[in-house]
Amino acid sequence: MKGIGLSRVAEAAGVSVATVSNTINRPHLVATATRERVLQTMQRLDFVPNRAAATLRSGSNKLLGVVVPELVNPFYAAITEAIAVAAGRRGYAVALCVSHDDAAVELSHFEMLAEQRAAGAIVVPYSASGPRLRQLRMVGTHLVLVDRVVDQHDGCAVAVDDVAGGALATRHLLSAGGEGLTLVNGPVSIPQCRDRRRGVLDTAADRSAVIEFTSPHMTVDEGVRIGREIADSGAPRRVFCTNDQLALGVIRGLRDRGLRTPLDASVVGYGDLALAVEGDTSITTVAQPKAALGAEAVTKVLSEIDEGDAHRHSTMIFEPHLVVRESAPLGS
Amino acid sequence: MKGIGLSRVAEAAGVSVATVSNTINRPHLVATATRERVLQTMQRLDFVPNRAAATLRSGSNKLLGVVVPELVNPFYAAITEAIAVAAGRRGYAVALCVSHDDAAVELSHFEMLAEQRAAGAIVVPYSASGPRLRQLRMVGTHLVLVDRVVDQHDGCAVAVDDVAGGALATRHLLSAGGEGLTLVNGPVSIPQCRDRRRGVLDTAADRSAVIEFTSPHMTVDEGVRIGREIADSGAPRRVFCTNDQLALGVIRGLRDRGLRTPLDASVVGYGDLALAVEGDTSITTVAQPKAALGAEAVTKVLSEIDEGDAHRHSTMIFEPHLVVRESAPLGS
DNA sequence: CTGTTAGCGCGTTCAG
DNA sequence: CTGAACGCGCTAACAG
Repeated sequence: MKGIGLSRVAEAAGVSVATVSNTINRPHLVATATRERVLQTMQRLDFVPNRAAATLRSGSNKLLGVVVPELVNPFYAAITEAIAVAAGRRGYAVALCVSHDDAAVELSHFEMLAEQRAAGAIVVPYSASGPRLRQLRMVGTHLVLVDRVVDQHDGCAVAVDDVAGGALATRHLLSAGGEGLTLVNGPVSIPQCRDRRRGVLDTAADRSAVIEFTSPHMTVDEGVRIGREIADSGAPRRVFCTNDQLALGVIRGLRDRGLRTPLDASVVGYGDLALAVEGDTSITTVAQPKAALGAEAVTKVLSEIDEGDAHRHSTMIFEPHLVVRESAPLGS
Repeated sequence: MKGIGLSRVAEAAGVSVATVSNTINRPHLVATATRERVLQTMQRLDFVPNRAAATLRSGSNKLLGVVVPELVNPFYAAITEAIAVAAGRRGYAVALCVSHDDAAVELSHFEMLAEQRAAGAIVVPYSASGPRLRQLRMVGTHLVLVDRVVDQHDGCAVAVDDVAGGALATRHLLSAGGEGLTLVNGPVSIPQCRDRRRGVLDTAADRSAVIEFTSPHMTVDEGVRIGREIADSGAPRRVFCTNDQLALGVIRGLRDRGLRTPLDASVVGYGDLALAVEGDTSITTVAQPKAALGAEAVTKVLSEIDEGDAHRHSTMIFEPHLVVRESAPLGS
């Protein structure tokens, strides 16, 4: 559709294609005067380098894959945005893949990334995808896992310390004295839920004083249901929910039964989701450094790409922190 | 890094490269027996087609660019997710670009997409980007605009009818009789704000009974501030906010002054953001078909790509609908 | 510092 | 229906 590209420019500028290629990729190898002239010629001819050709020739694509379960979950949206920004800044394109935690879809995404010869991929893996990850590696794609750990993986990873997060919430809720605590959790088959629970149990002085509710979906609706149950059952009014959606729901459920937060109950959430937290009664929550997670993931893939074989894999664990707001003020 | 690809497979299967290429791209041109054999050989050799080569050769990349202002805004996250899913299903990769409404960043994204020879791009354009869009077109990238209209654009677009949305909210708030209405809006320099406002003014029987508040940022915090002002100033207690964040804030601000929603006031938001809407008092809001928007955008680019010159541009306007919840029940 | 040259892996003519 | 050959636009040696 466009001219012949490089050679066209070379001709018009009175230099060779190599010189044009160099002014693009290794400017320091070109005399300033020549470089200037070539640059102007490129402008004048509306020259647009063809990345596909470069990729084919060089064997590596300036492309990073990002595989997330969903984007409507603000947690993943924030991480993805951070990745996109960091990658863009470093000259990499980002191929977005939404897996919906569906193994088949995830697989097709991996195939796609392999065909594109993506230089790297940052993935929030679906439970069962361990073996699949190797296929990607085989075409030279470097991998960084986010937030979920896969047993068979021996590469780089970034995550947050969920045990510490659970402990943080627990200490806060128990800081006013007393022992009772209600834990509203998702299925323990989810590592995050398991870890946050462990943080709670390890921190509570008396484990038997921890009443647990488990919900399969971790949605607001489930939270409402459980909130009512808490009120009806007389479970402790200090409640820790393993995500903000549940916390939001619990506060409503409690209110449905006439219990006001934070007057009659204290509720701590997890995630620091902007909108969840800014509701009618703002919620105290365990915040995760989402942007840092994404940025670090990019740093890790790129360094793995650049360093080549001299690379040592590493896992970076971020510490969460507590954000105290209305739903569970200090010493409540 | 891998073998020679196509030719390797051809050799191993005892056919020519053309036959292998055909079994991939035009299966019907290959004898069933041959095809079967080739397919198996590809499996056996772990053959991964090289998209870069195909792109270079064919001149077009099975890649769609998506340029959005941000992902932490659930509205864009939802649209982006829908686009990613629809594109993936049709065999296209999605290049994610987050512009933060920064002209320079946006431009660099366009350049990147041009270099990749993206077949199409779906963009939520930054105000000033009209002229820039042409550069992309020049390398054959088809464009569809989402949600924001750009004057100089003569291509496909998808959007929602914001005037209708404003009217919807207004009619609901006034359905119980009475004339007064408070409008909490963002800057009218934003087309959406302008349109929603128009919907209000065109619908209210008496324009002078519409009290307006304007905030530059449309955030929860701004909503809180304005909510207090409304209470203090004695403005009408039927409030329409042009997004859910503002509505959330207004409800809090009102409450800070002792006004309870929906007992003492009615509040309608805009956007139907999941988390915003599920707070302590769920909010009545104008919902936009976000997923449909994204899906339709993909349909439009792809048909533009496929139909080639025989394509007629079109704009699809979706109708929003009202979701009635607690903050403004029927006849309040 | 600049020019020459040889493919990267694949799609697509054309003959057979 | 299949096979042989050419070149897409560019990078990476190597010479000069």
